[in-house]
Amino acid sequence: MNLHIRVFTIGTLAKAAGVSTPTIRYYEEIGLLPPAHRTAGGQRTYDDDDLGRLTFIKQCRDFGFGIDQVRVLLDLSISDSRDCTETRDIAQLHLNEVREKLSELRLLEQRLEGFVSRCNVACAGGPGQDCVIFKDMSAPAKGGCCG
Amino acid sequence: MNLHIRVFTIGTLAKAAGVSTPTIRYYEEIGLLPPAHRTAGGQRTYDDDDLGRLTFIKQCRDFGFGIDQVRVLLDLSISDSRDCTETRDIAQLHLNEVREKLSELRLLEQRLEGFVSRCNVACAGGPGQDCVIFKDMSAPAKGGCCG
DNA sequence: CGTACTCCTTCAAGTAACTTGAGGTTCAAG
DNA sequence: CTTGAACCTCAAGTTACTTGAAGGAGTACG
Repeated sequence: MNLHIRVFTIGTLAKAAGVSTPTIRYYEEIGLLPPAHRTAGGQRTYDDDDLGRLTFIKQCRDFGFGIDQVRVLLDLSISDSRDCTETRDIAQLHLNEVREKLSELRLLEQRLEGFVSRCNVACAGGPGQDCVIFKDMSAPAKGGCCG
Repeated sequence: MNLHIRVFTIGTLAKAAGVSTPTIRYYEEIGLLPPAHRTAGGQRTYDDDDLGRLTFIKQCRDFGFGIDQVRVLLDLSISDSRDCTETRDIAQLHLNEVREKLSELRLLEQRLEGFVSRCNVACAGGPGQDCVIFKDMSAPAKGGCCG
């Protein structure tokens, strides 16, 4: 089998994981990644383990988990003593947040849609200050939306 | 008729418009609100015009418009020489962004939903490192999602 | 061995839209 | 005149990075 060890510079690691090089340095700085090994000249080097960890972080971020949640997920993903319900609970919590955001955005979409089409029908091309959008915007949403 | 002039302190204005007092000072600092009149002692005072302008800003922000968009909308809302299609275009642009965000979030919701229910079925209570969520998370989304 | 070129280094500041905190002043009531 | 709430300014914190300046390291070519 092919057990050759890959060594990455920060740039190649960045490409492999799909993040930017400053982001990698930033993750090191805040402790998401361990301090990198260095060449004699002081440049960072990485191996496949680092790539694995970084890829995991990237996935979590893409799923919308915050940095602090990623920290916990990283711990959980290498722990054999902690319970997997913790992981599920974090995912559930995040799912709830996503759903709240979704319903806010759905309401927003409807209202903006209404603004645009009413403007097209009622006042497009007219004087700026008379636009129906300004009147529409003064009417508060039923059910509340937005932060 | 009742033409009594209302005068607000920053705190009462904040309550009336539904924003915080530091936010009002911040809006003044960045030029969204004109420099407030002051008492002899240096405290800010406001009138109904200020309340109107601040309320308008607040509405725009609630609709998710960015500060720079609010600047333009403020201009448009008091302009008689500019065309109302500008307003509609800003709303349309924002609507497009909302829709993009919506489709990202819908995909995210589905995937997170899947994570949680699969964990409940397959591994809830098991060792942290074996959670199916970690395996699921490694599978990239079809169609792409997230930033 | 020089030199050209890319990639790397650190450190500081910028981004959005505010919030929080420290330390001190003004106002209204009693 | 004193108390206490509300106000003032200025600086720093928040999130998750990005951008920029000034200079060093690594590699390929002649």
